[in-house]
Amino acid sequence: METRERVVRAALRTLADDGFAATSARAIARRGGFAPGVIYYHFDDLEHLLLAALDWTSERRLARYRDELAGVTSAAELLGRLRSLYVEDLAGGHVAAVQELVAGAASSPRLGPAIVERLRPWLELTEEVARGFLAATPLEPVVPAPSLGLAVVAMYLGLETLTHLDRSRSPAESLFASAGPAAALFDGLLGRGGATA
Amino acid sequence: METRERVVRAALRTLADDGFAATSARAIARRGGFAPGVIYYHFDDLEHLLLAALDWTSERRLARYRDELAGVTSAAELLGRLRSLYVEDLAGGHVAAVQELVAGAASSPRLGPAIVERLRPWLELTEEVARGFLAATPLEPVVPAPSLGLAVVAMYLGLETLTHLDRSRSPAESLFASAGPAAALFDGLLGRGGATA
Amino acid sequence: METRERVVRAALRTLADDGFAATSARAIARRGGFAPGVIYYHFDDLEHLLLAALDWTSERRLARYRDELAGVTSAAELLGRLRSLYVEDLAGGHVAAVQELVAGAASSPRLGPAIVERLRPWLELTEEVARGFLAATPLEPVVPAPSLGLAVVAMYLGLETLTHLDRSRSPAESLFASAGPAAALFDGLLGRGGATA
Amino acid sequence: METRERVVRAALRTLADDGFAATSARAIARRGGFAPGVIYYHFDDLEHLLLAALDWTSERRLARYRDELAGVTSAAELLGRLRSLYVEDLAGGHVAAVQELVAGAASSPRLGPAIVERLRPWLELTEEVARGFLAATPLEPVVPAPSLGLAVVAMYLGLETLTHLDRSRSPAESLFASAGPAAALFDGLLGRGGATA
DNA sequence: CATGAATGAGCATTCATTCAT
DNA sequence: TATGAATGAATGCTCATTCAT
Repeated sequence: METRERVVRAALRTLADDGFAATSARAIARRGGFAPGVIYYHFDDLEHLLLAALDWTSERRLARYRDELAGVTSAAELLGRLRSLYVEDLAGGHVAAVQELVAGAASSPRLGPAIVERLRPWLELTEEVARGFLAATPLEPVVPAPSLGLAVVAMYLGLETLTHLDRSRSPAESLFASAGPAAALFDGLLGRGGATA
Repeated sequence: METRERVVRAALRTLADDGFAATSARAIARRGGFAPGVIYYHFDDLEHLLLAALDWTSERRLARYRDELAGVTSAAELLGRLRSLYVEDLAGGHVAAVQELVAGAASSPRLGPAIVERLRPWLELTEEVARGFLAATPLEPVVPAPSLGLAVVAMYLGLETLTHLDRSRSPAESLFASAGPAAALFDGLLGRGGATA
Repeated sequence: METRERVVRAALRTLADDGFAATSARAIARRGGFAPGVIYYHFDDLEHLLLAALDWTSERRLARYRDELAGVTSAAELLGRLRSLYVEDLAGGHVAAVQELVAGAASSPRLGPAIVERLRPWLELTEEVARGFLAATPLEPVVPAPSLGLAVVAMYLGLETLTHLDRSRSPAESLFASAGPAAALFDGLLGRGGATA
Repeated sequence: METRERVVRAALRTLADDGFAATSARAIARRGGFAPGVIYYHFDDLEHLLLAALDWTSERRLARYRDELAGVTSAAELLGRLRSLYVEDLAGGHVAAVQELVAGAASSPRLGPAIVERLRPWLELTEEVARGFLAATPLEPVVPAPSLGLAVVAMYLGLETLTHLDRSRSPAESLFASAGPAAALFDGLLGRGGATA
């Protein structure tokens, strides 16, 4: 029962495992163990299913990110928490699915704007965290939080694109690793202590 | 004459205008005004054509970037030059084609690694510029140039992805606009003057 | 209904009427009055369809041959029965389809061995009949039944090849006609009577 | 120079090595190291080239067979000579090319009859040898030489078809091997001695 | 004589989607 | 609700052949 959710999860798994190009109605149905027609009973379209799938995983991850990032003040701690959230993302296949969808949708005139809209809450979260970080800082008047948020989200997307282009590398990991000293410097200059999670 | 180049240009134009998913052999041929078979006379494969197209535009743009960025010392000047290079990119459709290709190739096991390889010179250029900028700076020991280069390239790719998702916005423009003051601050702190281009 | 069988029969008819080279998915679909996609709904591949078609007709004909040839003792009777079986084959188009398939598959590395395997029961039947005929005969120690079986099957295939090369002639008919006296001589020498069917 | 012959030999080599289905104009040109257009300069058609190739190899082999088989009287000797001719055929790739052509042509309405015509000299040779063998034999009135010739040629073609279906086996070899005792018996009954070649 | 670029029709196959059951 | 058979258009690609050079 709750077939609709089974369909959504099958779509996500197909995106993550086989890639956007291979996420056909039949492929999703095969993976989920249901008939292709089921998709069209619950969704108007393959596109609508994909957007529903994006909503489904995005909401869950967003809530988790909000929880984990609330009240973080030091850069070092922020870095640590982001790192473990990223590990969760990888393990759950969430990033993979989202990246495939975002990349694949760049070609689709209808899908694109709908996805951008669904990215907005992430931009807002990032902006909010950025604002908290810049507050009471000499950088505050000079770095607008919305721009910093946008830059960070863009970097994250780009990093995922690079990861998927060549699955043997993991550029994100190396970035996390080398960002440690910079975060410590930042905290030191501003007198913000903070234990890494 | 020089049909091979006509094919390459038709492929780039199709990528830029119609997106990766719509860049079929027939679509390229239609746009270029030649028979689909021509593609297979000059290239083994559609993949080989796409890679050749990427090479073609990438080499030209890379040379232009190297020229323009050589000897730039101040952040403000760098920002200005990048901004006008980006305007050129947009006008020529180069970014559009490259972004579609990079995003679309994420699903293709053969195309992905080949594209990553072609991205390497860009990473090297970015890293080199980053190294020049960090030199003789308190950030030098704390921010590894390769990581900064990677972060910048990833951000650029991600920004393009967002741009292509919703063609009506132009997030990159707003980033350029708001980065001005930060660049001026950077230059001021380090005593680097530099006229904006 | 029973679309799968409709597809198989359309494939056999196309093989028999148009030849192996013209037996494309589209040609089969056209002849059967269904969309080409139907083939791929019921079969993985064109090759799988062709093998299924070979199985289908081969099983039916083999059963018929076994029935008709059981208990035949005299050469004259054997000859008569083979002759009427052959007339059935011709009328049903079975030989035509099989011959086209066998000849055409000689070029296909995957199809070839699969077809050889499906020829094996025919070799066994022929060998068995040959063994029955040689038994209690001066030829028995000197003519190995497997070799005789192979020679007969090969001759049959070759005769069909010749037939299909030039559809206006029918070499098999003339062979049947002229084999009568030899069969009678064989029976006479061995004291085997037998009414021709 | 003598380009025409180079084309013919390239066609034969392509037939023998790659099979009928893969013997395209481009494949022949590639193998022969000339431009595809050359074929159409020297021949009207691909079909005409293939027939010319068949003529070329067939004439040479036929002359060789006539030479070798002239004056042979004993079955044992005939068997021995055929066997070594067959080894030559295999080594030169002649059988392979001919078999591919014969099998492939079964599908072509124009090629078929033309090939049958080119098979006629072989039928005549076989018939002639058969006649010599039956002469002054109790079988003479009962086995018509043309039919025997046809049966032998058909068997040879069929054997080659089987060989090409599954290249790992060699049914012809085993037939030659087991035919020895029968030939000896035949010679013994008729008082024909004959040293095996 | 020979080239090699170009054509357009044809190939096997996969797709999103519909619909009678 | 769900099924699974069927459709028809689109895909990448190969072919025999032509023809200007």
